Amino acid sequence: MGRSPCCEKAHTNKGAWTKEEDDRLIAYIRAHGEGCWRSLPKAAGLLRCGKSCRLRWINYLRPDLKRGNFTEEEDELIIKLHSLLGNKWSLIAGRLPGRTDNEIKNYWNTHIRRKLMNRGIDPATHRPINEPAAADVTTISFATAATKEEEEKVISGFSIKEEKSPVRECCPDLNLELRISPPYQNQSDQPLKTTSSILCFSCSLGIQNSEECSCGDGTSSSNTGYDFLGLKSGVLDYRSLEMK
DNA sequence: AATCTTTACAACCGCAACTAA
DNA sequence: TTTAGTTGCGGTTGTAAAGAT
Repeated sequence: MGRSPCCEKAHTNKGAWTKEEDDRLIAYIRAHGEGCWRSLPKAAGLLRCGKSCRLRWINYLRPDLKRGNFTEEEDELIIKLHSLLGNKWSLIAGRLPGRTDNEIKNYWNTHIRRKLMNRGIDPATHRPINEPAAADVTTISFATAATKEEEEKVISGFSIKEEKSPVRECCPDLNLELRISPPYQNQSDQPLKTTSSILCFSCSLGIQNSEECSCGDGTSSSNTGYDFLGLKSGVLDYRSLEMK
């Protein structure tokens, strides 16, 4: 058995959207707003499934989309967010106004992955290629979050555990944990800040001039208490990681 | 000019999460 | 508490365009 399909596939168009379909969708959403995607196609006179309409609107037709090439700053922000959040494209997109999760995912797969490889960095782990697994890893664990809401709370409350050796839970082959670790850099010429400075989330992501900078002095390294991304001090505020 | 290969990205699919009855 | 319907997310695919041969 299984669940019924999300739409009547026999009577829906697939593939590229036509200008006329786009116009219909835009007109309908302008008039009625984003609402029930399930019923939207029929109401808008579109032979599309609701999911397809939603995707087309969110990824292509929404008026607030930025479009155009990614800037170098966006590149670096994506890399840093990915090192922190993994493939949580929607969360990453939430930090890049005008960009969609799909766009960022595509951009990651076509540009950034290669860019990191060229730098000798494994895009999956953000560690140097061929480097053995790290002995001490800081883990942000979502494993205890039963629901998405709880996961948000875990992010907000920053539930972190330090592992000297990874703990395998009941499903050893199913690793749902996000791991973060200090970004790769030449340790000899730029040692990590240890306990000598506090950085806000914006600064730790390298966007010191951001309005969200809350550490007072975006470029400061003179404050006290900090390490990568403000983990120890708790200065890093995941609550600013809004969902779309 | 023709063909093949690579790149970029829009769109689809399956599933998990959420919600309301 | 359960269940069915809906939404959102992430992985993957299809294909047009660009570049190489």
